[in-house]
Amino acid sequence: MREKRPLSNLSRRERQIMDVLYRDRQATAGEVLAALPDPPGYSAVRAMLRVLENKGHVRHVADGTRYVYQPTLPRDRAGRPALAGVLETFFDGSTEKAVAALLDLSRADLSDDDLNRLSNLIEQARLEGR
Amino acid sequence: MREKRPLSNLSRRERQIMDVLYRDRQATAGEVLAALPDPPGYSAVRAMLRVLENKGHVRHVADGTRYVYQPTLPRDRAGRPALAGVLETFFDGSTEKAVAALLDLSRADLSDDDLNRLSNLIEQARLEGR
DNA sequence: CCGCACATGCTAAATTTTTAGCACTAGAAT
DNA sequence: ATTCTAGTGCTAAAAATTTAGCATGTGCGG
Repeated sequence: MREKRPLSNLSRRERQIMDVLYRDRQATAGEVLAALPDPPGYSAVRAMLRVLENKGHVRHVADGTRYVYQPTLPRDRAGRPALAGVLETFFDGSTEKAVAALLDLSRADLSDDDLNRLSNLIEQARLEGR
Repeated sequence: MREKRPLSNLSRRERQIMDVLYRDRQATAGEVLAALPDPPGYSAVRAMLRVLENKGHVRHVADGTRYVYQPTLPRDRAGRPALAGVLETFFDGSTEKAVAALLDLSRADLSDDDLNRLSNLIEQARLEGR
């Protein structure tokens, strides 16, 4: 049962931190700390970031005197597999079930325009598919 | 940063095992083992299952002499939050972006009928939304 | 110039996760 | 009845994670 996707090999904290970095695109140690559930100490976060950097999941750029961290694997290339995983695990790989759940999640927030755009996406797929 | 979703508090192996259980609905220790990436020993899996059971994430029913494990939190109630998490983390909470990615993932496998069903889902949402 | 305030680097310890091994039980087959 | 197979329970050790603490460096205001 091979698992190339490296994200699934992360420990709990590592994953939480990566989630923050993907959500916010980038963050300093302090920002990560602030976004973390049951936040540990500040040094702990920095240590984790260093670990993640060694493993190659994260890189930092200096911003003045401090470090801003960001994921090495770009967001799009990480998001797809993540979505695919959920699809597999919870929705039998069925796009329809997943879309239904998505619509249900955000039904309240969807304007008519939003729905139109969604329809267009499907039309698009129809065209490209033939 | 509260995190009620208990799934995100799992360790690496625990998460992998829960994924298997959700994907296959239920499984014995041996089946879990077979489905696991870099499989550990058999006892290890049984031990993890016991841990998960103590934490309340899993329950077992006896099938003859052996145990069949299944998640306590039913699939639907686990799938939604998982999807919501990916949505938040990788797609800015944008349903549209997520649907686009989904379509892209499975474009090849989608028949015209499938696409029609998807359109219907959106129509449905339109109706219920007003 | 001195001392905060706020960063980082590093190391070692605490805790949690993960694993293997041994002891035991039930059922089937010879 | 005995042995073999296929399960389980439990415990303790190994490995990995997660954390805190101390040393250090830089910029800035007084």
